[in-house]
Amino acid sequence: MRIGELSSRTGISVRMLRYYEERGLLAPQRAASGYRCYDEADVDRAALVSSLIRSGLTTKLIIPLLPDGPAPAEAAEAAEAAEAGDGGRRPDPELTDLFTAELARLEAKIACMTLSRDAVRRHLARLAVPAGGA
Amino acid sequence: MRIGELSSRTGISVRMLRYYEERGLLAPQRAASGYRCYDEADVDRAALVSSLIRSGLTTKLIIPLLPDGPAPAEAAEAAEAAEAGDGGRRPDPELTDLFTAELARLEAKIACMTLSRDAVRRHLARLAVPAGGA
DNA sequence: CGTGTAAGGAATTCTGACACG
DNA sequence: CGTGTAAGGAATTCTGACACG
Repeated sequence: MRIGELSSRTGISVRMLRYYEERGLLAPQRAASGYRCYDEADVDRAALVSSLIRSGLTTKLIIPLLPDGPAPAEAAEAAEAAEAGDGGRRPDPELTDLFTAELARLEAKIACMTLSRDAVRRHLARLAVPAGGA
Repeated sequence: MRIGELSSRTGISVRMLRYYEERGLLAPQRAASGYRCYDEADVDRAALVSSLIRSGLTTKLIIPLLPDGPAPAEAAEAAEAAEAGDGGRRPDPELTDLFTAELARLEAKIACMTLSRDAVRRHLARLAVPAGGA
């Protein structure tokens, strides 16, 4: 499918879909016309990326998070860079720290919002059944 | 306690504590000197307000959410306004809608961040135990 | 950094019409 | 009838840039 369809199916703006590609998060085929061609797997992948971005993750952190690894173009670059140093997959302690910090940030935020959600829920329940209160 | 102590105990800036008061979310006593005097209950109340604000709720929405109702000063104003109309507690359908929308927003955001948190957790686990992967 | 927008051009698709065998 | 084609407009997409918080 082309970018417009992916956009309406995912609710992600065309602008952002292009941005994801620029950052190596998505790598659609190209038609002879130059138009991007996305497949079904890209629908899920784009939705996941969007969710991660809305959660506050940066694209740099998202790349290694994606299930099938970085998008082809980026994978090639990464492989090149890796060959320059060693050939294997070393965890990169700096990145690990970033993920650890991110996890803590997400957990704190979720806790905060869960508390708020419960407060709003309780209030709505109170409004609906004004039995016990003053 | 005075504002500095409350601030360090809650991690909320002095600026924000004064703001909460300005918006009717907190109503500390005043010493003869004019200094604000908070009691123990204000520690929890301030923390709750802070959590709600960090979750994106507006102060207008937070006021009716607080367990003991609006802070004294605001309560007086509200009572006045209520007397002008009727004497009872009517739910105010508009506000109810706002809360319903807020609940939906919070639930969506929590779902989004929970998904992201899980992705980060999985990734960290993968980094720690690179047994099964490629 | 993530996102919107205005700009100008290129490729695509649409419809209704005409032509052909 | 099924099919190709030229015509004109509308919708879509492309890239690179600027703006914003």
